[in-house]
Amino acid sequence: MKQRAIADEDKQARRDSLLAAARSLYLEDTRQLPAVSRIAEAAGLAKGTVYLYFQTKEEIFTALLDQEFSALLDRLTEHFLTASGTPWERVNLFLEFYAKYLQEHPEFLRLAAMANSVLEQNLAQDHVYNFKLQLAQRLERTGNALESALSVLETGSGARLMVRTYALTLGLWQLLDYPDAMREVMMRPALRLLAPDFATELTSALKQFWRGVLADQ
Amino acid sequence: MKQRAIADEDKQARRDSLLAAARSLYLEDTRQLPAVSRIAEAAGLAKGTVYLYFQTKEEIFTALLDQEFSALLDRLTEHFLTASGTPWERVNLFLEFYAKYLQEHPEFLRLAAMANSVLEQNLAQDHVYNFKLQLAQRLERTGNALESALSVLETGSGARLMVRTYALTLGLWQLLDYPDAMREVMMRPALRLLAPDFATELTSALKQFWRGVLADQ
Amino acid sequence: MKQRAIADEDKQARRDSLLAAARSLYLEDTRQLPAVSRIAEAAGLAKGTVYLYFQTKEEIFTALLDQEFSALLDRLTEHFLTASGTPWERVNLFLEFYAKYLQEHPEFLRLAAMANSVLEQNLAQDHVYNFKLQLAQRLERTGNALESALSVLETGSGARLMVRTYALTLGLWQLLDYPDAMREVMMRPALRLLAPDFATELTSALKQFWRGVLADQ
Amino acid sequence: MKQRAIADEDKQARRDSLLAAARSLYLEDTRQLPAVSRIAEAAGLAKGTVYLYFQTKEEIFTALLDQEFSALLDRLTEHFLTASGTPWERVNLFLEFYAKYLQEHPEFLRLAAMANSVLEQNLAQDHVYNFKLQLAQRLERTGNALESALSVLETGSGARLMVRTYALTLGLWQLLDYPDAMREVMMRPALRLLAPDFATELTSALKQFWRGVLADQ
DNA sequence: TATGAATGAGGTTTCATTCAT
DNA sequence: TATGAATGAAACCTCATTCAT
Repeated sequence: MKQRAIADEDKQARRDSLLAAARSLYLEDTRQLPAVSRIAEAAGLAKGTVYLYFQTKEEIFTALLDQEFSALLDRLTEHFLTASGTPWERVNLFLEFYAKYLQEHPEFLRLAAMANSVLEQNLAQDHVYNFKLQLAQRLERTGNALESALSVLETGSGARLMVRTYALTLGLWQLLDYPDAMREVMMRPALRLLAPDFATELTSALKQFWRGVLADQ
Repeated sequence: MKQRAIADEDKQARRDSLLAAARSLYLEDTRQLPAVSRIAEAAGLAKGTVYLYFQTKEEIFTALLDQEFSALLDRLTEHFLTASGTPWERVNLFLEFYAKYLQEHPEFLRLAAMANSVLEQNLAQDHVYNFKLQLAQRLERTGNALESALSVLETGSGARLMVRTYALTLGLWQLLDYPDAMREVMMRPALRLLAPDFATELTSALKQFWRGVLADQ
Repeated sequence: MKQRAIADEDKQARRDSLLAAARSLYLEDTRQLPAVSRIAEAAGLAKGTVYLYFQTKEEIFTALLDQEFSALLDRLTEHFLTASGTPWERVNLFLEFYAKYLQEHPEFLRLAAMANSVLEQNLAQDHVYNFKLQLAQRLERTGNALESALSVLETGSGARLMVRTYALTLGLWQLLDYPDAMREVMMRPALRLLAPDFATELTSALKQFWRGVLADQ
Repeated sequence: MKQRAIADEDKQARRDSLLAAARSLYLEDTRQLPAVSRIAEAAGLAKGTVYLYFQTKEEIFTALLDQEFSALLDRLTEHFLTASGTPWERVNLFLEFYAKYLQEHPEFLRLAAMANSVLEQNLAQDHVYNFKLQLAQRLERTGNALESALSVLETGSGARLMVRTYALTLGLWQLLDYPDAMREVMMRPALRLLAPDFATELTSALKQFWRGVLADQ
């Protein structure tokens, strides 16, 4: 039996180790959430113990997604704060940075794609609320940085642009993603439309969108 | 309905009645796919019979989604073919029509949001392929109609614009959707960003995107 | 649709073609009875049609086993009627002939091993009775031939000796038989006892038994 | 019985209680294996729990048969170790003891008759191997005791004699067994050959066989 | 707090048998 | 007679969650 985590910091550490185990297992196969028993095992704990730290399995992955969102939006905020050049140059730099980040963190969009359909499904309202609140606040913050970076934006519109940018990203991902095993079959000409390189297509689509944004102002 | 579906048309009718039962049950609670046994029961058939028509539960809902896509894209194609006015007027009419359609078919986006994360998971590669192929072909067709409607588009770009339009729609929906039970809590100011009226926000975002598209040409 | 079998001889022919199909499929994998649908398919008929000729699946294979018994016992009877030499020589010749026959008809004992545990289980009493009756009559006949061949036997004991000989055969088969896939593992020394060559062990065991029989007289 | 079987001995007890439930249900109707759900119910457990202790239904009954074999062969070993008299007297005592035991445990041979045809069919090779290994080892042990009891046997021949004795038993049982419902019909003279009292016929046949064995030495 | 046995729902699968056509 | 769609029972299986220890 594992040593009991009694102090708050011990509990937090145990929670973190469960999240780390979950992330690690999820990365092995991002097509499905790993079983709780495997997460427990990977963390060196018993299955029941997981439920002392998370109320449901989905809560684990929502917490994970929350971490990922936090990391991404922090990076973007930071990026915006150091941007320079004309608005369009800044947009281009941002989109490059963004696409590169997503490419380096393939787990993010896969997990995010489950947020609405899988994760929020078996989650207490409370947790859905908290998750959305965190996300909204982070988007606001990043939106503000975006506004500073692109002085042409109307006050208050930055966060909404972040929402739309992310929405387009998420939707494109879901349309264009396919399992590795289908790589070959996706090469057929008839599927050209749904099989372009994600990063390329994303950048192209977002540029088109941002052209509209800047035209708005 | 015949007791035994022997003619091909009877079989198709039976298949459709299973899809109708599945749709009806799904609408009762769009947060999860209904059990196969309930679908069978709702269609007045034995569980085993369902598996004569569909290999897995996911196949049922993929077929349903396929129907929904078909209906939507047929309507859009039709709409494009009768459009008139300046390009921007035509875009506005299209977006209004589109947003209205989605509002009247709330099951569509909920189901579509599962396509990547839930439905394709337990589906033979074959079926995923066929589903994607159908979708691609329909998008091509609608894209062509779009090109005719908006003479300013480059040849071949219509389908890609459809993909991006749909992607933005799907992503926005996932970010803005929440269970009915959370309506009250979503009204809090801190969540304003993630709780606007979907149709309004969708129209606004798509207009912004299409502004970019037209600016491109 | 197949031509209807109306004349009795047509019906018998159809029944025989089903038996032939069943035998052929059974030989492909003697570890389990083939599905009725496969038998029907192999005979070029529909599944339901099989049930016009046999009441249950087991009835098919009982009929098959009946054929096999008939063939075996006819051969043995014939063999006994032409035997010569001392009683012990005749026994040895018989056992050699018998073991060789079984080796050349591996389906027989596999099917026979199912008679009690599988076939009779789902069979109308009527059919079990008829099957047993046929078997008993054939054993009597062969037993009589055996008595003629071995003049030393008491009148009436031939059939019982046939029963016992067959019982020892059947039991040995079940103890020593194993799936092909286990061949390698059965070679381990610890399993030597249950993995000798069946024909060799059968001959040895039956000689021992028949030594007792002749000692009795 | 504890509510949760945590200690190894509790687990063994639970496993045994499942086996007891299986045996009890099997005795109600030895023509077929009871459903797993009924076994679970009879043991006061959920169906899923059964699968914590056994991987398949067949494994349950193989384990049961293993127990039965163990009990029988232990009793025989014990019997041999206390035998006295001339070899032939010892054989007679053994056969009486053996026939009586089988008569008192009617489930044994019914279950044993399924070993080859039903039980091993849906069993992992591993389990078949283990079952055979156990059986072989027990037969060796009993065979050794038999050699001690009958000093006239060649060293190493005891286990093989046990195999043959058991084979004759199993085969005879399958030929002579019939469902209770057929008792009346089996009385008809034409079936005399296949309807003698099993215990009597077994003893007679085995005596004949053992006469041959002793003649061999 | 920690454990892991127990639960139980439900998806998947197979197939002998029935029965409307 | 012939068909094959429909049935329904059960095995098989997985796994999130609960709860006695």
